[in-house]
Amino acid sequence: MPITIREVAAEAGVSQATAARALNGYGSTSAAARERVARAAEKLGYETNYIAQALRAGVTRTVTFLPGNLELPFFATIAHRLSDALEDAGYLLAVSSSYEDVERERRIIEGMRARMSPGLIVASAHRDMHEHLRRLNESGVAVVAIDRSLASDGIDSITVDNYALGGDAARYFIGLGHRRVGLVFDSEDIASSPDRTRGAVEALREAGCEALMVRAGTDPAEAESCVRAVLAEERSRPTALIAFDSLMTEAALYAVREAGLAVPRDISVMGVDDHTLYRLLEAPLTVMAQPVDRIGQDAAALMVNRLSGTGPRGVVDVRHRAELVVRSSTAPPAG
Amino acid sequence: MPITIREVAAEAGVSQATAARALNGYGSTSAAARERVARAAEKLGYETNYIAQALRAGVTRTVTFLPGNLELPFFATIAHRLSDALEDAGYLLAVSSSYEDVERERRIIEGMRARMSPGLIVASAHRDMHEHLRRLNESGVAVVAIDRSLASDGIDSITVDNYALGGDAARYFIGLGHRRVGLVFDSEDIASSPDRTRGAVEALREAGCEALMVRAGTDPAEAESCVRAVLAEERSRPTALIAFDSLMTEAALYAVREAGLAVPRDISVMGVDDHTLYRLLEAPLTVMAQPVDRIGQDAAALMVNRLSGTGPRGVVDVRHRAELVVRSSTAPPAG
DNA sequence: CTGTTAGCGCATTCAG
DNA sequence: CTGAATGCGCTAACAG
Repeated sequence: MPITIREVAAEAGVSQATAARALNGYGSTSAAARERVARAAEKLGYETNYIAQALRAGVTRTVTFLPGNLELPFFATIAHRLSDALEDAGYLLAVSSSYEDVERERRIIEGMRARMSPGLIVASAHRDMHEHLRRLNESGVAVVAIDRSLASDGIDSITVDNYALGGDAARYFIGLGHRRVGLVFDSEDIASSPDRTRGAVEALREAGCEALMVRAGTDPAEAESCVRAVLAEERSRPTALIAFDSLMTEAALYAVREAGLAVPRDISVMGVDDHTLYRLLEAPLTVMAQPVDRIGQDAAALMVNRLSGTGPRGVVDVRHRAELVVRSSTAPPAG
Repeated sequence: MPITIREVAAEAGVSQATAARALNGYGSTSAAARERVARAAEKLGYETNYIAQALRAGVTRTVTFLPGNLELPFFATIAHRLSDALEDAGYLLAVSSSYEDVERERRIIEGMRARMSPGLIVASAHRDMHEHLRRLNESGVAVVAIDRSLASDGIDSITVDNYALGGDAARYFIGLGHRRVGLVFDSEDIASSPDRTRGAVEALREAGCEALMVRAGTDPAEAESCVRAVLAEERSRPTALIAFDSLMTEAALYAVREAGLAVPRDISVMGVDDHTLYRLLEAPLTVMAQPVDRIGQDAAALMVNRLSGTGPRGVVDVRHRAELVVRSSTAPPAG
């Protein structure tokens, strides 16, 4: 049984209220009282009961993180950064994956209210179903979006400029001389995909190049076969592939290998999101690297600011730029 | 402002106690009352306040997960499985990394008490400093160890037989004809390392082979240079390397490449823990694969059992077997 | 079957 | 400067 503030008060020979004041440093207490309370607390090993505090305050010190899938390196890294930074500020991180399912997302958010979590950091699951997030935000819960900006819904966002990312990736291939580029993405419904592909498509179109849309879904095996299908016919085969997240990257790489194609001789491949293993691949992978650590830290800092009321006035909408990291998986087209 | 049970009671025209009974299905209530309460709750959008419930009950429905480092794929995957399975049972997962630092581990555990978390799933940071875990467990918090068994401390454990893992790995190389094998591990102080290396060392010794201990630390760059040092002199160079976790695996791979060695021609490399990208490496990597999903699921299931009091009597100590997955990074030695 | 009542541990208001 | 008293939302013991 944990020690309560009452026991501390008794031990110190003061009232419970005085003990509380002394312990939390508000109101006014005599130095002597503070001293005795501190000593008593120390002696008994008193610890604040956050639950009782939360019930009284109406909020806990737990921030919720709702990624698409915690297993993806991008989200795992973000979670890691968040957990760290939030802990330093006295918050705990609770994590739950949405699996890109809006219903699940809604349920989890409902749960937040019951758990009195005052803040949510979310990679919104769906392209445009975020009424629930907007409402949550307006109801006073601090919401910070990552991966995809929800600034237009009045929600603070720390993201990468996904449109620019797509454009930069495409332009790199255009500069290399590619005329037909395959764009591998999971689904138009998911968060960042539409912006990325749109950026690429427009850049390609502008340069008079062809964009092959490869909607590959979120299942790895299925994704691989989708890409394989595009690679099947030699005549219409793209000379370059852009995979818009780490799952798609692996799918593309596997499909290319299965098709017996050499990278970058037969086909160039670019991924999004870097990984320490990419440099060790048969063809070290060229990627558009998102500043993952940065995003995590920024999101955490912003959240802490919002929760402590020290944040900026308006809606924050930081858009970092993804960085092109050229390695050996990309080259001018063969023909 | 959320709806309270009192408002529901008022709306339904019953007392608050009756509303509670109807809502939670305990005690006895008339069908009519239940019906009206349910309707009222529905109408007002009532949701249980878990915090109030927790204060009353003395525990929350939040399980704490304390991995060495959430960023590592092994732990990220476990976290993912845990989060999933626990949610289904009505629990939330709170995550915090120990960074293999016992002090940090202790602090986080202290925090649990204040947060009334009734369960801890932990990859214990230190080889033998786990008095705090034992005490926590004895004080009534359900503790489940992963990665390294703490069964001898009376703590339920779901792990892999790390001793066997090391032995199996070594024996595979012995069978291939290797006589000098480098064992790359982070630190003797950390959780699973000693068991794994011990298993390998004993197997090697038994076969009259030489074990080169490479204590590489937890910093990637430093780890790489430690391995490089061992590779420097050709005469004493091992013909095979076993890297005992994913960080060590990358360090070994990088070091080998930097040293200008070809895998497996000049040196064989085996990793521990599988990864989807390993099949795409220049030399697809042979590994000892831990059943990660299985560990996560088992740990979650056991935790739920313990928390609901339906668990087995004694201390659970499940030791899964790691599986050897042979790919192309291992071969008989050249000479 | 149901209402009344008393806390869970804490922060805070109101007297003193 | 300090103590007594109140209530956050909920559960459970106790009457009725």
